[in-house]
Amino acid sequence: MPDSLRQFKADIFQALAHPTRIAILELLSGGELAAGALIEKLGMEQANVSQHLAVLRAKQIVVNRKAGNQVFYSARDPIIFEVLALMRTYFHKQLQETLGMLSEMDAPAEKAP
Amino acid sequence: MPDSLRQFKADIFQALAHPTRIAILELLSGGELAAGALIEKLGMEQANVSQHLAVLRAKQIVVNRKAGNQVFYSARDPIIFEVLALMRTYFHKQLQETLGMLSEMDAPAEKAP
DNA sequence: AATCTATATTCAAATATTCGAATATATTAT
DNA sequence: ATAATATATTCGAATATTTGAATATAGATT
Repeated sequence: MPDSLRQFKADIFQALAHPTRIAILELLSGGELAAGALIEKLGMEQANVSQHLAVLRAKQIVVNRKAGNQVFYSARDPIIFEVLALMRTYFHKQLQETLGMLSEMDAPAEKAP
Repeated sequence: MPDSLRQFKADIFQALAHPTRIAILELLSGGELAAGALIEKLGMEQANVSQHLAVLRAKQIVVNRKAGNQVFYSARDPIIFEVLALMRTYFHKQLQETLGMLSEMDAPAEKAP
């Protein structure tokens, strides 16, 4: 695989690597939202949200549409939501494994029945 | 969604957000490999690769197995390869769109003259 | 035109990441 | 015990990211 593709992937992952930006994308999974709506739902500083939106825009993960006073954001490609959904599965599997390990620590050894 | 889950996802994405670490995972998609094999195939500094492996280990994306002199690495959960595969799809779609836009720029205007 | 509203950008400080160089550790071989 | 091999860690410099504060812009309203 060409290194440019790896760099591209790394850039996308980097853009996703912040809880606020993940929250933004989750909010957008229901459809487009105005920047103001995002700010309100996130309960964060306007400037801060705007900066995170800029990161997502720079990587073309979201696109925006101006309507008068407002700017509406939406995911450029819904496939990004699939990536997030896969991550949720990943998290749950890992959580289960961890819980399993914990319960094994309680129980007496019972390997190979 | 709880913020802890978002932080977890962000952490995983952060760990994936480097071309070298993506290359490592791609190499591991064929099965486990010794650190030395990774270093050789990547053609990078030993210390550098080791540091990237430490990042992947810290996030439990890879696990390792010591065998005598060597340390063998493998992906903890192959679902991570699905994430990478989805990213490949994402890339291709975006590339196609970009190419489409470029060819439209060549062609004579055909939208609202 | 003055002002209000919604959003974006700039700046600087704090923090985190990346890298190469040097060093440390653990296992095997002599 | 010494040396060789495989891998990991530490350190410091360079670079990038994140944040809040302040400021800028663009469209709407008066």
